[in-house]
Amino acid sequence: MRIGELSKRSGLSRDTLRFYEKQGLIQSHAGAAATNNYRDYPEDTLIQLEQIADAQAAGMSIADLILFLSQLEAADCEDFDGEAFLQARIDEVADRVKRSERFLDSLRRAKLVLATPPTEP
Amino acid sequence: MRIGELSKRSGLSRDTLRFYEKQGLIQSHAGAAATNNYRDYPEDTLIQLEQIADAQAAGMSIADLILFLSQLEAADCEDFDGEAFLQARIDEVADRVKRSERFLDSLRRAKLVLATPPTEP
DNA sequence: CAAAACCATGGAGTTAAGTCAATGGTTTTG
DNA sequence: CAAAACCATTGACTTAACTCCATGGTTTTG
Repeated sequence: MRIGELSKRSGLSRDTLRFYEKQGLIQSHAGAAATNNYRDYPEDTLIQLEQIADAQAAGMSIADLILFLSQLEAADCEDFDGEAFLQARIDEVADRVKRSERFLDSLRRAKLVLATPPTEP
Repeated sequence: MRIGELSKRSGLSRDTLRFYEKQGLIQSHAGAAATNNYRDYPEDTLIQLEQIADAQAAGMSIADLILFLSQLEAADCEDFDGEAFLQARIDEVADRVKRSERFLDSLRRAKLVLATPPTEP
């Protein structure tokens, strides 16, 4: 599909999609028409974009995401301890989840307080 | 306590602490000595900083945090629907937690794949 | 077929959350 | 008491992740 459709279906702007592609997070190939230089994005780019959104929500930077992706396909890299890298991210994200849940609790408590009518003395 | 101690005990840089104070996230008062203009931070600033860290981990911006804090103490604001605001943040954070956990799973799967020796054909 | 809608590229601009450096004053310490 | 360590203030700088703009070409549509 072309970038406009991808943008509409993913909810991300064209600029963001181009930015992601420049960073290497998604890929496209030249379209069928020889008259233009429009790019074509495969259907499953949408799934990848969802995964990227998950990773971002988990606090990963794009740079880390790229490292992570490279781990997924090339498990035979000499000069890089993939397991250690992954374990570090796992610890980070687990901590973030714990903190987020703590914060979620305080949000819920705050809402309760707000919803409770003030006590008459 | 003075800023140096707060920095050491919180793990945040002085600059970050001053930045937070300028934003209104933490407060200090003038110290006892009349000879200088050193500021004094109450003991429970450390707790507040932990809560701030939780909120940041949950993806809240400092601007939102300030709004949230204002909700906690002033529940009688006319021109602002605090409950709606809180509910929106709750939804946001809950979604982020869900995404983070999904991502955490894929990290763990990736690590498993990496740890598993390649199959002999 | 012309206007509207779409596409690519390049580069500048924006925002949030810090971080750094310079200056000058104050305390602590060996 | 002098050097080292600490403090405040100001303003410039950095980084990540977009976002906007200008230009110029291509498709779609009424």
